[in-house]
Amino acid sequence: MNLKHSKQRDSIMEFLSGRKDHPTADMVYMGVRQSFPNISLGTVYRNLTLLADIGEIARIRVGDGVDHFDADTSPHYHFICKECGGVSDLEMENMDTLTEAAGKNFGGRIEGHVSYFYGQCENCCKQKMS
Amino acid sequence: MNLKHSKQRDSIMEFLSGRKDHPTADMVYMGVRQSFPNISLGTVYRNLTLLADIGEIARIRVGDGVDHFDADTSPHYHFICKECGGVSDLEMENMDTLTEAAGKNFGGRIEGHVSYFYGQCENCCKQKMS
DNA sequence: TTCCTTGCAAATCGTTTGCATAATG
DNA sequence: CATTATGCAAACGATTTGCAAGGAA
Repeated sequence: MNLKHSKQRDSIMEFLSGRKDHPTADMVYMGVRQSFPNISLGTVYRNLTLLADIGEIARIRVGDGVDHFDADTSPHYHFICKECGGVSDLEMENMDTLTEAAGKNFGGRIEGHVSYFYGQCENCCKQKMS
Repeated sequence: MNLKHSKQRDSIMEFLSGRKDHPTADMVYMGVRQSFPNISLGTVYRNLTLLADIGEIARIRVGDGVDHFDADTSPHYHFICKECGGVSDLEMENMDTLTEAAGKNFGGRIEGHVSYFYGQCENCCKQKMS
């Protein structure tokens, strides 16, 4: 896999690094287009996939049917708000014990797990009370 | 939401109840067509969605881009084999402590979590060794 | 007779891909 | 120069939907 430099990829990476809200491909497209009006959706998808494949970014699936992306590749958990659909990080210890527990009564080999949490985010909680 | 009886829905429910492999909509379609040659894919989708909405069945997402369905709605975890794509049940205690742990440093309200495990199933493990 | 449900086909949504051209090393 | 990357548009797979006709209460 031979990589070649590209301004488009750089600006995608830069955009993603400046964000904590786990944007979708389309949001990345919209954002990068500000500074790169001619970039195409295809290029955004191709680069997001490439960057995720080489581990530069993480692809996040939280059950809403759209892939989200995260420049923070350190292991951590995510939360999705059922009201507004926003995705955020969750501060909690790693649950690798889960993987062990799952392997107890299982014949095959368990490599890992995917977990995410859902509910109402702080903002949506407040709005409901008022 | 006023329900009316339908043979198609019955046979979908019946098909799903006789299965432990968490079929996709298309697999349900193929299966039900044996006894119901004229059923349409749209009807299958409509009924699976309806049944999932009223809690008769569960919709399962394990990151492979396709929805799986399960007639067993009791809370339990799932495993997806990265080799063959098969989805199976996992026998392990409920990890509701997870939800609590996640709520510790979080401003909003956490209602629950979705978790699934991945790796190699028993069959694929054996094949690799031979 | 009311209104839910169906079959069919077209539409939608997110994502991928083929191709000719442009940019990189 | 050899290749990788791009823009564009067409293709894709899974799922949803509009509509006229059929079936249940």
